[in-house]
Amino acid sequence: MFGLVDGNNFYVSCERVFQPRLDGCPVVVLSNNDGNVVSRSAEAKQLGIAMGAPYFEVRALLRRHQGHALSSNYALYGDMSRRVMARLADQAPAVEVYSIDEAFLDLHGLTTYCGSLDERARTIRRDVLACTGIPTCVGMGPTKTLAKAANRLAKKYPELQGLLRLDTESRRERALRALPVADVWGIGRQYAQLLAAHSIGTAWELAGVSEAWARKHLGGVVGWRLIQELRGQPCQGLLPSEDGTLARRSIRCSRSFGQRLTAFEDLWGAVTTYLSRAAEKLRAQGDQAHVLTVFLSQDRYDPRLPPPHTRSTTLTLPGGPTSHTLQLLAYARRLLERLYEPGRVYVKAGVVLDGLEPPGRGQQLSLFAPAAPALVPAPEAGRAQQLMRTLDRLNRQFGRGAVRPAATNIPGRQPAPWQGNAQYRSPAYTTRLEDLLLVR
DNA sequence: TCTGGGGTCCTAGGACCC
DNA sequence: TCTGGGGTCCTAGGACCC
Repeated sequence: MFGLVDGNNFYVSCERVFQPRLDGCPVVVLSNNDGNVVSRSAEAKQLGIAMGAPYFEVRALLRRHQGHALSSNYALYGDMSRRVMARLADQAPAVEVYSIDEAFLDLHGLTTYCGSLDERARTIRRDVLACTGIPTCVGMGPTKTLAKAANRLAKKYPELQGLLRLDTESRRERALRALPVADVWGIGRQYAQLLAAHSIGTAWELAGVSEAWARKHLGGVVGWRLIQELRGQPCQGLLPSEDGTLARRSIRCSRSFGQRLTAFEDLWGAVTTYLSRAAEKLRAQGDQAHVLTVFLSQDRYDPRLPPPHTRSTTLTLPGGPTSHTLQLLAYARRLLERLYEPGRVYVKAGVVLDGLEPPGRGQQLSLFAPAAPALVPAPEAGRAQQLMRTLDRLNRQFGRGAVRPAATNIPGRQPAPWQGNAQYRSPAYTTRLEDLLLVR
């Protein structure tokens, strides 16, 4: 049996822990650059504010109802998430951290020692709320997909008191009949539209399609698995997370700019900033990357620009895997030169690190080793590695970006031209001493 | 005027191999 | 006029998730 625990309106709930004045009124949290709504309080949902709505479209409505909009504060949400996950790790034999606000639990055998599963789930909710201030819902089922479905319904119907267990045939049928197909885990906009055209409106009807049909229309083996899981046949196990963190298979850092950019050196400053951050994350998880991608995006809302709006270019690093910022930057510069076209107007850039593996494992030595491009001397060895360790330590101690590549600093341009907006940012209450909440 | 960021998995086409 | 079959790897892009 799987459990799925999910924080209610997670970002808004995090903000409310430290700002009780936000209780009871419509509150939204905005994406980077204060662009879109990414978290809504129940009151904001009631006003009809949609997930992902552009802020400029809902600003007036929110103001009319004495609502609040906040910039996203990932330092706060990340730390609150860590606290929630630590509570869950105490309550179940195995936990898979699935996202910043969600975790799958292994509930196998818990009934024997701890009363009924429902009692157990109630205890978990009470404990998380008491220790972190975050309200949650719990869904339970024999597959991950059914646990997700149960969680969705527990959120939707208050009379369930934040809790639903789908462990019998009749409960499964009742639940799936009540669940719109668009709310099924794995069904997005495109598939929901296609299913509607075939008169499939509920999860129950979706569970009834043939395996061949699912394979044909819902992404091959992915669709087949989805149907199996809805019927109660598990196709995915629990992937336990070590120490509450997730080892990533890829690391990405990208941002929309605060203004449109056309100059190469401005774009290079942005790419340098993002790649420095990505490499820092890479080293923090103890890996090296073998594949590097750089991408540039133009305005996808401009009707004069035909798609694709994003162009990317990828390189398998000829010198082998590395986690060295300066070496990665040397490659990234080449990729950006390949991508950049003078005269184009760019709104966003980003980098992706793939092919992650721990250092020293199965590395292929170049046949032409001495002639390999020596972009940075002795990449992972000795002094270079020490340099990165020292860089990371200084930035931990003195704040992100205290020591950084010179390309991220464009003389006479403060703030940097790619810097986004975050007008309504709350303090980092739990991770910056200066931001500690004062109670008088 | 203003439209996010960071992940996963899968597929398709081309280059190249035997 | 006719022009193999079966692989892998690389790159780019598209679906989905929160």
